[in-house]
This record gives sequence, structure tokens and C-alpha cells, in this order.
Amino acid sequence: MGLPKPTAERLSQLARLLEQRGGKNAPLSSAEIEQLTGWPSHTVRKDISLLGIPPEASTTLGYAPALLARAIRERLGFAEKAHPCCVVGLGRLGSAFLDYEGFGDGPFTLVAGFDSNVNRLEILKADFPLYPTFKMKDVIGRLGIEFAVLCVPPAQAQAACDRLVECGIVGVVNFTPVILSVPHGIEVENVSIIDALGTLVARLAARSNQ
Amino acid sequence: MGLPKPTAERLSQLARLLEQRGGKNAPLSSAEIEQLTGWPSHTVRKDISLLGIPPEASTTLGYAPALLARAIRERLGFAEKAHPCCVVGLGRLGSAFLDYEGFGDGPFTLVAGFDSNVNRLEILKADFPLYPTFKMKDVIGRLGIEFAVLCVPPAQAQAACDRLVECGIVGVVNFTPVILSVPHGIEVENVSIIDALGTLVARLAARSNQ
DNA sequence: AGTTGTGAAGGTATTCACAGCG
DNA sequence: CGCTGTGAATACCTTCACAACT
Repeated sequence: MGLPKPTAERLSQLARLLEQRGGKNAPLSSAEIEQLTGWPSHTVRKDISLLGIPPEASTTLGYAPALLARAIRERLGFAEKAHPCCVVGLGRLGSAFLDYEGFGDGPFTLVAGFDSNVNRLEILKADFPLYPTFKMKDVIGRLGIEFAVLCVPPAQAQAACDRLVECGIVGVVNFTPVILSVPHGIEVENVSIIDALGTLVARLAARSNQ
Repeated sequence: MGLPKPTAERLSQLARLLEQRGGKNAPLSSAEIEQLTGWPSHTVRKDISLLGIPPEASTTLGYAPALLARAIRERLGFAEKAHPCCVVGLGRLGSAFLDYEGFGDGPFTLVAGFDSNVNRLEILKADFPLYPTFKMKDVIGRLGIEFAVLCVPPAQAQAACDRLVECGIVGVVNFTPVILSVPHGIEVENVSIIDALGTLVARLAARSNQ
């Protein structure tokens, strides 16, 4: 059986938080997690309970970070090897990811970049190969790429997204401010600065609930 | 009374979608909005109903885009004039926002940038002034900046965030992969590529609900 | 006919409260 | 004791079904 969506999202972040703490392998209590994340401790415990962790991962002092993180990753279906991803659109924003260090040893890696401007492909340097857009279908299929990071100009966003879906991409991280339409079954995560600011205002407004 | 948080977030996106359609002022039905966004039409209608729109904004053919968008913006507490925002950390990612066009005539504008590297400040060009970090308190107070876009390297993220909170910032758009701890009352929207990919996997995993 | 608008029903997630365990 | 783990209670959001309107 699957986890509730909000639970899955919290756990995914929790795993990252645990991994970020690096050395610190001292047990971490639900109360401390509340401190760090703002999620109430009972929500944290419930989430972990739904996860169904092995008994060694929790002691009378709290949770064992490394074991808990691994349990989460497994349960959420993160592959053993990294998930291959690609960047689409290598303008200022897209090219900022070519040497992005945030991936570390996490479960994702960039394995390809695409841009329709061939000149640009020649100028840019990256640790992975860059391709002209017309090779998209071929490359995505061959490398088994699952996710795309969309950084094209707004006017091309929907078209590029449609194309990615055709190529078999299953999830899109959308850095453009365009609201994308996708077929059922494809996940989009909006990550545009505009969206994020809008969400902040919306949440601050929702506060008036009391 | 306030709106439910999910409703507020959907409406915020809907407003953007309506504004993006620019010229098209033909009425838009809840069924068409479902097409574009994937939200079921009854959810759309319920959201709009909770919003409490003026009667002119809906006809027997659908909603009047411009009027609806304005009603949403007002209800969500978007100011008449733009909300002032700042970018903190002007590396590859942060500096990509210096000439970002996505803001258009929307409700947000960047009015300041900060970086601790003074050399970098001299090299970069922007439509708004850039400052060394030590002027943060002064500038944020003087310009009434409400939101910050955090693009510093991971190792400095929490410290920079703490500082922003001290300066009176009320919301942070977090482009770093670090999970930030903030005091109650401050909103953080995580917008890092890592987070977004994690969320995608989490959501795809949650599907196994059937 | 085709649309919105909304009370009522249903489903999901959060919160509570306490049992259970080291 | 202080912590986790979890059924039960609550609150919240979504979905339904149909009335009202043009």
C-alpha cells in the first residue's frame, strides 16, 4: 500500500535533511525534527510509522539517521543507482545547472542537456554531453532518462514540454513561469520563482484562518 | 474568513494562468480550466465560490478572465503595487535573475541584490542596485522588502536565512538544497532542483495508492 | 442546453491520547 | 521516565448532485 501524498513529500525532505547532517549519527528525536522542520512531532512520528521502518532504526532516544534515511529512500522507490535527468534549455538559468554541485551523492544526476541553439552548445562546458533538440527522442530513450528540468524561454515552454512527454519523460521540473498542461499520469513540479512567490503570498493570506 | 491553503495556492496559479492568456478575454469555463490545469472542474468551481467573486465575473458561458484574475489577486492580499523582493547570493544561479523577464507586469519586482563578494558586485549588471551583504539590514528596511530569493552556496544557506529573518523578511524562496529552519510565522518555499525531483519521485511513489 | 454555485456526503490527513517498550 | 508507535477522534478538503440562472 502507498503513502499519503503529503506524507511522502515530507519523508522525501526528511531523508535529505538526515543525509545533510553528514557525520552526526546520534539518534534524532521527533521533537528535534520538529525544531528543524516545523512539522509537529506527532506528524513526524505518524509519517514514520506509516513508513514501516525496521526496529533497529528507532531507539528509546530517537531515530537512527542513517538507517531511517535509507528506509525512506527504499520505500519511496528511489532507485539504487541515480535517476538520470536532463536539462532542457541552456540559457542563463539552464546553464547554471551544468556545474551545479548540489546533487552530491544524492539519487539524481544530470546526464544530458538540450538546446536548439547549436552555437551555444559549442560554447558551454559540462560534465555530461549536450545535444541539439532534434536528438531528444533518441537520447532520452537510449539513456533511460526519466525526468526533465525545463528552463526554456516562456514562449517555448508548452511546446518543449509536449515534446518531452512524447519522448517518454515521466516528470518535469518546471522552472518557467508558464502553467503547463500535461496528460494524466505525468507529474509537474513548478519551481519558478514567480510561482514560489505567489505561493508565499497565498500561504500568508491563508493564515487569516486564525 | 480565510481560504483553505490548497485553495489559495490553486487560485494563485489560476490568476497567473489567466493573466498569461493576455489578449484572450473570452469567457473561460471551469471545464476548460480543468483541461489546462488538471484540477477537476468542481474543485475549480468550489475554489472560486469560496473566493466570493462579483457576479459580473461569471456568465453562463464561464468566467471573465480579467475580472476573475483581479478578484483573486485582491482576495489573496496581493498589493496594488508590486511586492518588493531581493536576491541573495549572486553566483551563477542568483545572477540569472538579474535580467529575468518572467516578472512582466505581475505583482512582484526585484529591487535589490546582495552578495558578500564585492568584486562580483562590480562586474554584474542589473536593472536594480546590488549591495554588499553588510548593507542588508539597512536596505531591506528602507525599501520595505518582504521576500528574499535565496541563491547562496549550501554551506551559507542557514546563516543567510537567519540574517534575512532578523532583517524582517517574511518569506523566503529557497533555491538551495538545504532544509531551512525558520521561526514560526516565516514562510519558506523550497524551490531547489533537488527538492523538486524528490517531490516528483515521492508523488509517483504515492500513486501506488491506486 | 450549458453553465455556475453550493449544501451535504464522502474521503484523507492531522491531531490527540495513551499504551508499550527499552 | 522519555521516547516511539498507533488506534480513535477530529478537522480539513474534495467530490457529488442538483438547484438556479441565462
